[in-house]
Amino acid sequence: MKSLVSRCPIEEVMQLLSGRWPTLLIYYLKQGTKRFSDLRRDNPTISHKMLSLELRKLEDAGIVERTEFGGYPLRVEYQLTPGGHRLVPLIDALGYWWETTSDGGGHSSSAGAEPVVSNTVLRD
Amino acid sequence: MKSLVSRCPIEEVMQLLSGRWPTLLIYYLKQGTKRFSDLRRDNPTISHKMLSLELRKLEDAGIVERTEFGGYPLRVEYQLTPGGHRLVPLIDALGYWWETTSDGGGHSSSAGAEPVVSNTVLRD
DNA sequence: TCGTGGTTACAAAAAGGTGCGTAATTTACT
DNA sequence: AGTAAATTACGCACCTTTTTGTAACCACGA
Repeated sequence: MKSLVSRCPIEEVMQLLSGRWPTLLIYYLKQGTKRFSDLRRDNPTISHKMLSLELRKLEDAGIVERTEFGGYPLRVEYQLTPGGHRLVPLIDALGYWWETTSDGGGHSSSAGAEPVVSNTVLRD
Repeated sequence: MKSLVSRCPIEEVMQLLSGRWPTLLIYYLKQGTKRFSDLRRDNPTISHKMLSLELRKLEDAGIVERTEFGGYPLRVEYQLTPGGHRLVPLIDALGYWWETTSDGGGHSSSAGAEPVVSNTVLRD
């Protein structure tokens, strides 16, 4: 076990949602029920392993529900839980925030307060 | 430029907010202007390297404004930009979502989603 | 043999920590 | 007086830890 104490909930959520995949998977999952291979098609750059890893993480967190149908070839379906659905608008809001705040290209906005030095040295 | 064009804004935000520190720093910064050493005190486990790295990332993203005062010992102050302030309630909402959906912290009220294992051991 | 969902072992890459150096000025000690 | 140390916010180099990718394997029925 790595860490045991839950400091603030924000840390917890971010630990869950951090990385490229969690929000992306939620994004695709909000479209409805998806199978493993569907999600791979939706997002071709995720590796097999990552997908099953992330899916399990979301499942453990109660965001995604996994339904396994018997038989072969094995069939498994994933869908958002009610809790997962409640999360969607929050994630969307973040996306909207991004669009409206730092839009497109550079944002310089020299605020011009009292301090002496210039604000930012630009980098790559 | 390092990354390709912006796919969906959600990916962008998450790339920015992913990790332990960004949201934490925003959390502390919403209390007002902070200096480098203040933030280190607020969060003793962050290394000075990480702090300056994350701070610069947030600055580049337009969330944090860095104000450098001349003189020695050098003094630098950090504060949220208006955009950064707009981000705060969204992050709070995520925290609230976590509290109300999954009880990780040791609250009561089993949500009744799955057979509970032992409540002491939780896997990452 | 293929196709599905998943796991494991190993390798690569990314993230993160430690410690040293730097600046200009004040304070501390000799 | 003169030297040494501390201060603040970093950058850089080096090293460890964590995460992610690759590839192969398993199950089994068509």
